[in-house]
Formats: sequence, C-alpha cells, structure tokens
Amino acid sequence: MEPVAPPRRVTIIDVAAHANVSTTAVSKVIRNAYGVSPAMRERVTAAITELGYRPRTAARGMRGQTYTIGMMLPDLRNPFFPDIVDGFVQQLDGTDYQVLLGTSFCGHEPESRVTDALIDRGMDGMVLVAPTATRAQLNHTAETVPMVVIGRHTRSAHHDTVVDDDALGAALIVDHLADLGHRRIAHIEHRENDATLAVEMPNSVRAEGYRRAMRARGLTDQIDVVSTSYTEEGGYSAAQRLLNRSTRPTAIFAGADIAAMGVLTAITEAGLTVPDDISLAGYDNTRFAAVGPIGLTSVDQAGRQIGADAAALLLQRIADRDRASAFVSTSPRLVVRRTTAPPPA
Amino acid sequence: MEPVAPPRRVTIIDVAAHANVSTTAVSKVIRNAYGVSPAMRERVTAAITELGYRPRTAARGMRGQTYTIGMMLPDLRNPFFPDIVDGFVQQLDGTDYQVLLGTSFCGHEPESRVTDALIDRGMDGMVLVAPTATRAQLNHTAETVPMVVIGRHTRSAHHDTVVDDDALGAALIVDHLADLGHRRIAHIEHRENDATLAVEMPNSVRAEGYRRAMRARGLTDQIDVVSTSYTEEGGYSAAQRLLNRSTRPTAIFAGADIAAMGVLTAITEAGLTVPDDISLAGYDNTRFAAVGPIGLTSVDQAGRQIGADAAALLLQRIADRDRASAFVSTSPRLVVRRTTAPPPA
DNA sequence: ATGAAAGCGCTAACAA
DNA sequence: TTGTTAGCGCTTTCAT
Repeated sequence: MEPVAPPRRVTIIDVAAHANVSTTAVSKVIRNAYGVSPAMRERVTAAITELGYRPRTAARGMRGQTYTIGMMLPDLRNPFFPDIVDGFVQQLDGTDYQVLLGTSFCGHEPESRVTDALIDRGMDGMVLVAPTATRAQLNHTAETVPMVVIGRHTRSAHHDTVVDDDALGAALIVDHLADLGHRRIAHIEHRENDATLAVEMPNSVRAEGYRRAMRARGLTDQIDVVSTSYTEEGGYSAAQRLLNRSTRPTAIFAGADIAAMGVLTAITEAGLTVPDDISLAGYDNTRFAAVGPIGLTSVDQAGRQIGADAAALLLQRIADRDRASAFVSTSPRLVVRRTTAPPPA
Repeated sequence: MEPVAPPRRVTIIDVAAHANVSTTAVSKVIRNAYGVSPAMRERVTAAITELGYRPRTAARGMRGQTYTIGMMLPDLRNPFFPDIVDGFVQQLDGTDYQVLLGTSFCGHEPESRVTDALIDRGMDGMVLVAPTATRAQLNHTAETVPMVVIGRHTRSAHHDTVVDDDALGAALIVDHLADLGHRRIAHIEHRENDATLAVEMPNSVRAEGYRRAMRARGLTDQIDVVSTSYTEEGGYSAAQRLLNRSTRPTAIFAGADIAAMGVLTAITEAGLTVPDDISLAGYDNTRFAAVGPIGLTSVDQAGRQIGADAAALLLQRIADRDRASAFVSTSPRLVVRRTTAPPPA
C-alpha cells in the first residue's frame, strides 16, 4: 500500500458543485451576506455540513479579512497578563474572531518582530499590551491595522487606549504604608531607559506616582528606587540590594506582584519575616497575591475588565476605523492583606 | 485635508520594478532559493531594504507555506505552560518560523475550535499541549499538518510525542511522603471523565501513579483521590473537602503546583500550618514553588526542555513528513522544600 | 541564471 | 436573487 497523499482540502468550489450553485452563493452564505434566499441558504448550508467545509483563512486574507485578532504580550510569565487575555477573549466570544497570541519573551524575540509578524499575517485587529515602541511606531502601526493599546499613558488619534491609573495606584500603596507609620519605603521598578517612554509606560508611571506620593507625605529624602524588571529574578536581586543597605527600608513597594514574589524569596533567605521585620506590597493583585501563606497587599487593576474594554473598543474600531479614538482609564483599588503592618518598633 | 487612504502595502511587484528584475527573482531571493547570482541577490536585497518590503503571509499561504507554527495551550493561568512555551520559542529562534499561541480558556473556547482555527490559518506545524481530543482526532489532525503532542501518553505513527514520566513523578512524591512516615496521603487530580483518555492524559497518569505507589507501599486502604481541576480554585475546594474529612489526611499531593496554591489558601484559612499540621506537595516545580514563604516540595519536569524537544521534533517533521515518529519521555526529579515533613506525632 | 505566466481559494464588482 | 469573472500577492513550473 503506497502512502496516500493527504486528501485535498474541500474548497468553496466543491461546495458550490455539490449544491449546484455558484461559488458566489456559497461565499455569501458563509459571510451571512445580503441577498440570499432561504432556500439557497439551506441548500448551501447542507452542502457545507455534508462536506465539512471550512474556509481557508489565507484565501480570505487575500481579499481583506482573516477573522483573526492578534494580541502582543510582553511576557507570559507575569500572571497578570492572563487576566487581560481572559477578559479580552471572553468579550469576543460569540463573534467570528479568533484571538492569537504573539509573545516577545523577555526580549529574545523583540516586540517589533512580533508586531510585524502579526501585521504580515493580516490580522483584522491588534492589541498591544504595554508595548515599548515609540509613539510614532504605534501610530504607524495603527494606521495599518485597527489597534488598541493597553497600558500606555498616551492619547492617540489613531488607536484606542486602555490604562489603569498607575500613579493613583502607587499613591494608594505609599499612603497605606505611610499611614502605618513607615518612612523608609523603597520602590522596585521595571527599568525604563528611554526618557520619552518613561512618562508613558505603566511601570514608569507607577515609579513616578511613588515619588510624588512620597513627596506629598513629606518623605522626599526617603525616596529610594531600585531599577530591575518585573520578574521574579528582578524582584529577588533588587530586594537583595535593598536588604544590604546600611539602613534598610522598613517597607518595600514592588511595582508588580511577580516582582514581589522574588522579593519574598530574598527576604526569607535573609532570615527576615514579613511583616514583622519588613512590610511588602505588590501591584496587580494577581491570584498569587491571595495565596494563603503569602497574603500580599496589592493594588487591583481589574485585568479582566481592561481586557474586555479593549476588546469592545477594538470591535468598534474594526467596524469604523475613522471613529474618534477613546482613552479609557480605570481606577485601581487597594487590597490590604497580611504583608503590610506597622514598622518594627 | 481629506483623510488619506492607508498607503497600499509594498508588494513583490514593486520590488521587482524598483530593482528592474522579475518577480520570480525577488521571490527566490526572499526564500533563499537556488539559482540567483550574487549580483542579482544584491540588487534585490537593496530594493527590499529601500522599500521596506515584507511578504504577506496570506499570499504565501495560498501557495503552501505561512512560516507560522501554532501552539495550543489549554490554560494560560497554569504557570507551568510558559516554561514549555519558552523552551519551544527559544529552540525556534533563528529560524523563519513565528510561533502563535491559541488558548482554549478553561473551556469557553473549546479545544477543537482553537485547533481548527489554527489549521484554517494554514499553520506549517502545530504543537498541542495536553490536548483532550480523541486519538482518532489527533491522528486526523496530524495527517493534515505536521504535529507534535506534548503530554499525552500514547505513541502515534502520525505525530511525535513528548511526555514526562508522570507515573514515576507521582511515585517520587508518594515515596517521599511515605518515607517521612505519612500514611494518610491524599491526592488531588484534574478530573478526566473519559475512560479511554484516562490512560493517556498526564493528570490521570499521575493519579494512577499515585495509586500504584500507594499500593506498593502497602497503603492501599489509604488511597484517597479528590477530583477537581488543575487550577487554584480546584485545589482550594478539593482541600476544603479533604480538611473536613472525619480523619483528615496528614499529607496532600496536588497533581499540579497551581492546584497546590489553592490548597495552601484553604489550609491557611482552616488555621492549620504547613508542614507542622499537614504536609503538601505539588507537581511541575513552577517558579512559584520556589518562592520564599512557600517553599513547595514538587516534581520538576523540565518544561523548557520539553518545549525545546517538541520544537526540534516539529522542525524535523516539517522537513520530512514521512519520517518515523518519535516518542520522547523525560524523567522527572523530586525537589524537596519545606512543605513536607514527618506527620504530627 | 532569468523571466513569463498560471494558479492557489476566496470576495466583490458587475451582469443577467 | 443568482452567476460570471477579475483579481488579491505570492510561488512555481516551464521556457528562454
């Protein structure tokens, strides 16, 4: 028995022949387009079912639509991102769109490569989560394809934007810690070298919000920011540095829960206890913050809602590319758990 | 100023015209195909750069290749999966392939929908992580597109398979706990209703490995399995049930770290302490297991290696679809931390 | 080594 | 309402 060639895929032509109609009719039926009689629709639908026909996206893509939405995530390890994805996907449930994720793993697949790859694949729409591209690049992309940006603090006429009020969130933490009596409150930020980006990226806005809140509480001389990345390793190494200070902070505010996890490890290894020896707060209120023995004080930024908002905006933009752009800012909420307490006496 | 139409994308024809050559020549250059003089290559490359040309995947897809590999993940929240993705993507680094992720979020976007969507989008290859499709479905898919399956304990002539020896991993935990003196060791499994699938799914194999190991240690009458899902919520509710038993277990073996996190929360809420009151072990050795205050005893199954192996196999299969299929089984490793200790006296 | 031209499977403009 | 047909941007014979 010789190897059987993989059976050719069923095309619109097969369906048309099987139903004794034109390919146009079939095309109209699968697109729910205007101008098909009920009888025609029924015949075609029957043929489609019988033959198990599914349109090839590449062919449709040649004519404009791929029914695919691309999502760019900077990092799959940060447990906050799945919340966004979840809200996004759920909002799209019931539509014809399929969400595909591209991820620029910590740099060894640069963001622009992923974004370009998504464009080259003819996405009908794109969502970029905390992109580090320049404004010009973002606008350029947005002129090519309907786009929503999550996390960047910039208004653009070309794309919609959904952000959390990161400055407020940071202030919530600083005020909470200051109210508890802390003065030496350190912050761990995700490094941002580009000065232009710094005013727009969520990580930088949190850091700046921290500084401002510290000043507002009269703690200007206590401002202490360590730059690393929003990863466990980043939090770990940053905490090591902080714990080695001659006078170590009584509280650490990590800009992301994922970094706070690394901080916890470093604190534990140093033989210290949270919150007796040192207080710790995170950001994002990921599910891991709620885990029993951790009980991390954090800031909730409703990732699912952010994702859902982004999806709704993207659908609108796909429907009308020229509609005025929206800028949605959601309010964060402080979630106090057991990692924050008054400083040791 | 009227709204400017989005500039038409640069095509191969533009490049050909700009370089004064045929489109064939351009095509050959971008594919590194045989039969291009150095001079020709240089001219074309220059034109491509100058015009910023990038081929449209849809058009290439019409002729066979999309340079895209689809990855189906069952759940983005399980922190073990990013490890696999990471290894996979890194192995593909330097090739022309782009990895795109489809995810079937906890069922509200069923697995088959995602798989079909990836096929319809003309993926050059696919990786399915812990798919729940029937063998027949998997084989059918594999006849359509080069495919690697991660996690299923079945040999197939049509696709390659990469698995962890889950039975051994489960035994490592049971033996470890039994050696510590535990007898009432409960297991939390990810439910599998289909009896046929049960012998193939990693979750079921872990549960069966647990049972076998218990019997081998003479603990047959202590076998206690709670079925939920490998999620935090699943672990949480399962633990609640276990802690309400008239005689509660002295140790819990959660089939996944993510479930163990929920168990920790339940234990904490019950006012119990780990490992003094009760021991806990997980599986996957995710990064969260290592976090300081947790220190979860777990089983390492080298997700990055699994991902890398899968990628290597997939590349081979794309190059030669008829090559004999491989079945790679990796050995798990016990990682003892601080959540396991002898049972209370 | 190079180029002309057919065609992949759809959609949409136009005819009937 | 229904069908005919011209492409979309590539790749790939097949000539030259």
